Amino acid sequence: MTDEERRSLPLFPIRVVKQLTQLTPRQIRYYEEHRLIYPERTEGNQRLFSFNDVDRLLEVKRLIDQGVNLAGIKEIMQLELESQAQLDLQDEEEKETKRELSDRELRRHMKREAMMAASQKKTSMIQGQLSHFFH
DNA sequence: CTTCTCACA
DNA sequence: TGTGAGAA
Repeated sequence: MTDEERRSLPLFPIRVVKQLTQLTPRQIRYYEEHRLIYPERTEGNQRLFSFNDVDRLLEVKRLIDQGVNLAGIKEIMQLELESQAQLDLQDEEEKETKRELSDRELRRHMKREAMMAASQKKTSMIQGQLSHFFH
């Protein structure tokens, strides 16, 4: 299981999130209504929040305290999503670069092996020529 | 306990 | 932006 999957698991009822964030249940539902969080539901239609949801709520709370309105918070979170996507892309490029480096190292290794083999042949050829002289 | 909706500031 | 009340 990846970290992202772990952070997205629906785990907490609203009463726990309330304690974790110091937000009123009313506010928490209000933020969901305005699509700042996306909690899952139980079979009884009760909200289940993930670590991600709690983190987002804490971020929302922080931004509200700083006087940012909900529209502004959405924009900020959207920007964070995009910059995170950019970081993921850079990660992939880095991995690809490493794969290319590995390939070069492999070729260098193969070249060394080829040269070793060639020098072995030279040696045995010289030995053959020398053995000819010693006849 | 939680859900939703309507009203209200 | 958020609350209170009331019903389920």
